[in-house]
Amino acid sequence: MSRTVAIVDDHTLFAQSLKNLINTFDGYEVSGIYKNGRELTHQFEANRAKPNLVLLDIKMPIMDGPETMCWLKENYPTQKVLALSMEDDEETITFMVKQGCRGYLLKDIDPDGFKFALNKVIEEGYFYTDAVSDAIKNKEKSLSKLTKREIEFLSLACTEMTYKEVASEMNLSPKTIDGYRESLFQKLNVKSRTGLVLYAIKNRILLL
Amino acid sequence: MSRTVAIVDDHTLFAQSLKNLINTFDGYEVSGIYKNGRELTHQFEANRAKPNLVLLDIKMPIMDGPETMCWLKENYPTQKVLALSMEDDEETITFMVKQGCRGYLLKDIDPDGFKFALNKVIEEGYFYTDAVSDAIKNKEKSLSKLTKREIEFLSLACTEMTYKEVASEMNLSPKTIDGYRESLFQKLNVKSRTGLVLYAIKNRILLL
DNA sequence: GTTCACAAGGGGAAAAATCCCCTTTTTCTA
DNA sequence: TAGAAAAAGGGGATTTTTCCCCTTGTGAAC
Repeated sequence: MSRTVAIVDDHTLFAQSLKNLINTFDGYEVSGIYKNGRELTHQFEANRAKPNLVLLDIKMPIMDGPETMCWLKENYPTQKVLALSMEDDEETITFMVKQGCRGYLLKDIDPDGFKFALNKVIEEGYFYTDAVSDAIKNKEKSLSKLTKREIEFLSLACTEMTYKEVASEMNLSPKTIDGYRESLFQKLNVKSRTGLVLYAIKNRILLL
Repeated sequence: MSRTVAIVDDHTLFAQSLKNLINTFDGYEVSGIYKNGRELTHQFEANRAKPNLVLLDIKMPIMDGPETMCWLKENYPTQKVLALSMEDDEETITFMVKQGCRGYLLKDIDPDGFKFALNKVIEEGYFYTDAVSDAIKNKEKSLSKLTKREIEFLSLACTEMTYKEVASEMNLSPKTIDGYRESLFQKLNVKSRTGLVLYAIKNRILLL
């Protein structure tokens, strides 16, 4: 009785190659390859047999990993999902885990480690590498030192609005905006508005 | 007589899976898998047999695609190289092509198209998808309206240096810096330094 | 030869950002 | 309960950025 695995990844070369690899694992069989979350949800809605495990890529132009994860949490909350990503993007890892993703793998894992992770998730329910666990901790740390209002200010500071305009947008005095600016400068160890923008982008607080 | 292919990619799961795929192609054989450009250059320097083709991933922490391409251009200019990337990053595509890369594939290519590309590069010397050709044209267009000095200024403007410090760095008068600032504001349709930073990052003139 | 773009630069002023010194009130935590 | 943090704000000064008006010199294209 094979364990079935569905692959959701728009990078066809990788998906097809991965299918070949998984089919060499004893007891595993790839039941389907889908280019995006949309194709997967269509399969689920057609009442086709559910796979034991969904391998879900994060970045896809149409219905990406996080979006698909939300749908699965709402419609098939017991479906086991293992995320695959190129990089340890803290923002996304944290989000996926909160949506019930059972594991998060980086694509630098070797085939043996990969097979081990598949077994873990199917048999025990969860598998996280140390790198991913660390990313979760770092993410919670990096934003936790900023208050809600500070984050709101930071988002607006990363636009071409003058601080006076930002004050108006937030219904505050320019002096308050100056207070937030100073607070962020100290917390983030920057010394200019440009520094704020660069920090926000580097730390994915601002997405472009 | 098999055509040999070397795979350079730090994403082990992908590299191993790709090796399995290529080994199913008649007339092809993977002669080696290397985690980064450094490992590849070591093989070349040890006078091992050169592969017919190098499949080179772009993003690697140690001696990445572009850096490896420079080394190959200088030391083995006739070595055929095919780049593999997740995305059509114009900056990198243009650079790689200038360094003599024979083709640039996105990882969303299917295995048949992939095999076709391998044949093209080995037999005819070159292979580019339409998407990649377009990226090359767009890249030349986006930077072409900026002068060399303006680009230099823009890079420094995207730091926390004051314009006075930038002027000093470029051995110019602050008035000249102001001239460049004004010129970029007009060309890029922005109205502040923040706008410059955001433009540079959105258009990948600045890489973070 | 003429025109335009690029490179480099000037005087001067206004607007925006940064800095330095604070304040009060409310909420949360140890 | 005391203290710290968060939220909101003030007066005032300095620095930096932006803006407005220009300049000269060089090289390339027509």
